[in-house]
Amino acid sequence: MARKPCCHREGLNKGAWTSQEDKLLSDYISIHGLGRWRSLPKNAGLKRCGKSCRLRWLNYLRPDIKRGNITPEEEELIIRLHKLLGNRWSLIAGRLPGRTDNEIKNYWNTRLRKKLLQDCNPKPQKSQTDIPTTEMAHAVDVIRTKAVRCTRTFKQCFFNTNKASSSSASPPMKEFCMDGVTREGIGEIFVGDTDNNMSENVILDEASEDDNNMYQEGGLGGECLDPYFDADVWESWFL
DNA sequence: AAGCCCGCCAACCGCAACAGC
DNA sequence: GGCTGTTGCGGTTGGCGGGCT
Repeated sequence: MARKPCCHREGLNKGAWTSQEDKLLSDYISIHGLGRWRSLPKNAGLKRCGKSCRLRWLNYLRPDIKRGNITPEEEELIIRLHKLLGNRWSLIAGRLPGRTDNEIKNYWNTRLRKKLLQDCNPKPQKSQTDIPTTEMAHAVDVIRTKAVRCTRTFKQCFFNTNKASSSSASPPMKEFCMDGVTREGIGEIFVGDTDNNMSENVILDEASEDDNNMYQEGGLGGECLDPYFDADVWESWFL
C-alpha cells in the first residue's frame, strides 16, 4: 500500500533540488533567517513543502556544513558515540561539527555497520542486508538508551555516576555539576567533574520525566541515579 | 557495448514531541 | 487539560554512478 504523501498540495516539486531552488532557499534564509518552515516555501517562491526545505537547508545548504570524507578521528568518535547512544543520529551529529545527522546515519548504515559486523564476526554469513537492525545492533554491542527530546532548562545539580551506590561502605562517588544550559532540542548538558577538575559538554540521553523534574527542582547536592545512563561507558570515554 | 548488480547518499515519509491557544 | 499546527528525528526509499560480467 502506498504511503500517504506528507505534502498534500498538488503541484509541488519532488526529488532532486535544482541550483535555482537552492538559490531561492539560501537567499530567503539569509534575509529572513531560519524558522517558519511551513510558510517559507510560499514566501520564497518555492514549489516545495516546508519539510523538504528544512531538510535541504540542514543537510546541504547550511554554510557550516563540512564537505569531504569522514576522517578516521571522526569515524572513531561516531563509533564510540553510537555505542553510547545508539541510533541517536542528531545527538551524534551534535558532537561532530559540520556533519549532519543524515550524513552520519548514511555513513553508519553503509560502512560502519558492516565494518563493525565483520570485525565481530569475520566469517561471512548471510547477506548483511538480510540481517535485521536489532540483530545488527547486538552484533556491534549497542547500548540502547531511552531517547527523549528535552528543551527544558536544567538547573544545577549533582549527578551520581556510581551505579553501585546503593551498596554499603562509602562507595566511590563522582559528582558532576550541570550549568543549567540545555542546548536546544537535545539533552546536551555541560558537566563538570568536581573531583578531577575537568569540564566537558556531555550528551546525556535524558532520564525519566521524574528525573527531569528533579533536575529542575534540583538544587545543589541532589543526586540523580539515571537508569538509562551507563556510567562505565561514560567514564571510559571521558575520564 | 550492453546489461546487471550494488553501494552511496539525497530526499521522502510517518510519527512523536513541542508550542501556542 | 485538550486541541491543533509546527518542528525535529530516525527509518526507509529510490536514483545515480561505478564496477563487474
